Amino acid sequence: MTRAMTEQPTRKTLPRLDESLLTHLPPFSRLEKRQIRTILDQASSRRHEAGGTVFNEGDPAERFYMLLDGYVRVVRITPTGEQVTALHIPAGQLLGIARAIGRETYPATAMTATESIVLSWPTSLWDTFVAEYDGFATETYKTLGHRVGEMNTRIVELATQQVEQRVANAILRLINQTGRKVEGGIEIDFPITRQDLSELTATTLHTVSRLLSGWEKRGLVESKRKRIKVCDPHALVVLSQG
Amino acid sequence: MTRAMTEQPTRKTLPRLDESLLTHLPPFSRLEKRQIRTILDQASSRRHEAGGTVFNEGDPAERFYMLLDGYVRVVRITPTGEQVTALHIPAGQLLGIARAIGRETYPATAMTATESIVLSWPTSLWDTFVAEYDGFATETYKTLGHRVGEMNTRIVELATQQVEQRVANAILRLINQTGRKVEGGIEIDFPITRQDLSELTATTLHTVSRLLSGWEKRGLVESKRKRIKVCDPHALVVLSQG
DNA sequence: GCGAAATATTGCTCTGGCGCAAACTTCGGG
DNA sequence: CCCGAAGTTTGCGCCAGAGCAATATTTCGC
Repeated sequence: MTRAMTEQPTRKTLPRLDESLLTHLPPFSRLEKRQIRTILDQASSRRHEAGGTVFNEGDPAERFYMLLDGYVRVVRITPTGEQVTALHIPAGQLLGIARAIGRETYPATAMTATESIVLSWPTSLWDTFVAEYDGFATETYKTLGHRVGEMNTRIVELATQQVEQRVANAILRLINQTGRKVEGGIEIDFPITRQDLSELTATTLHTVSRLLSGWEKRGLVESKRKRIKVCDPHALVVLSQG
Repeated sequence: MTRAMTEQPTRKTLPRLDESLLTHLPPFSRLEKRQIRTILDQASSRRHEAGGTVFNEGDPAERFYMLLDGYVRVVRITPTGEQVTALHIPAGQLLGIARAIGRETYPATAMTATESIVLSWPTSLWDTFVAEYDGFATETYKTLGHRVGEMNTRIVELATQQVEQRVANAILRLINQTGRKVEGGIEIDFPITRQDLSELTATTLHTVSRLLSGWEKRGLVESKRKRIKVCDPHALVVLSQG
């Protein structure tokens, strides 16, 4: 597979996608190789820069997506321009599945938090997938259920917890979803700014900064620009219950 | 079918349910009379007092429900005992459809806001309904989609709006869903306390009371115990945008 | 290596709305 | 009709955290 070095990544079907990309992912795990081949042949693949947009709130839901690599933030933008992050989606999950819940448009905007690779299919194929592929519907509805649960938790947190607890919780959740063990702790393995964190917890970047500074003095975390490492997860859990 | 007059309302199949109860409700609207008969014969019906519990958060999802009459509040209870209302469900909608999103337990508690009548079926019938009845799946996923949308809105509101705007929004939403035209305005047609409203908007009953008092002085609303009438909806909309 | 842009830190002030407390009103039951 | 419970109103003090502002640090393009 030798290729030229100048690889301006293309939008559509790259070299040729390997079946192994999908075989271990829940929505497809019960399928045969042959079926996965068919699915892949219908897919488009695309690379996004960090901070890129996969789809926009309100757009007609023409495609649905599978995040192969990277992280995606699902955000809503208020009339006054503030952003609120509703959800974080790690690699291996479907997104933009408006069709599954009977919507014609995307209910939120999906932005990449890191460089990411997504597959996508036209929404018209959705019904085929559901009908033809065993376990596809069940599994996608499970992730949907999971996301509903997360949103619920989010609502309860916003309604009842203090800022410090919310931020602690948010960091713990990110660590659980996407934590990477490193020297002296666990790190969130994608770049995240104070601003991002504040949009996730409904506060200001100033307050997040103050909290992190405080925690760092107490040895709970270490953080550089866009990087957060948790040194004492347990203490953070204690804080988050407060 | 003569019966004694002392009718401690029964839990199970009452006299005999009429097909017309379901024919005009979305999940069943595409079905034939014969099919609806079958569905009704499998249903249990039950009346709940205002403030009763239909099902509890965490319980195994053994049944799913159709609210025939009344209003239901879907609430979550925090470890510290505070209640947060996640959703209001008006008559004519399904609830407790954990199964649809691959859950084994109910994610929240459903309490009746008024005296209510619910039908219910064992969860084991869910798959049958989905498979046999045309439009059932589609329609239920639509309501699911709608609820996801509402939850999203709720998150954004909690994250960005002031208490006054949130309360105004909540009242407007209740008016839209369940408003009843009355002399001099529109009234929320079920009893709702300041406390309820505060759980819906993540504030305290005191603050809600103060706001309502203020609005009443300005002629926007009138409210007695457990009753709220909106006299000037437009002004409330203006407020809610803030 | 330099300048500009992005990101982060920190001090100070000000306020929305919570917590607490007390009184008042409405309702329903006996 | 009276009493107690449930619901509501209102005053007052306080503080978490937002807003504002100025400065420091890191990164990156040229």
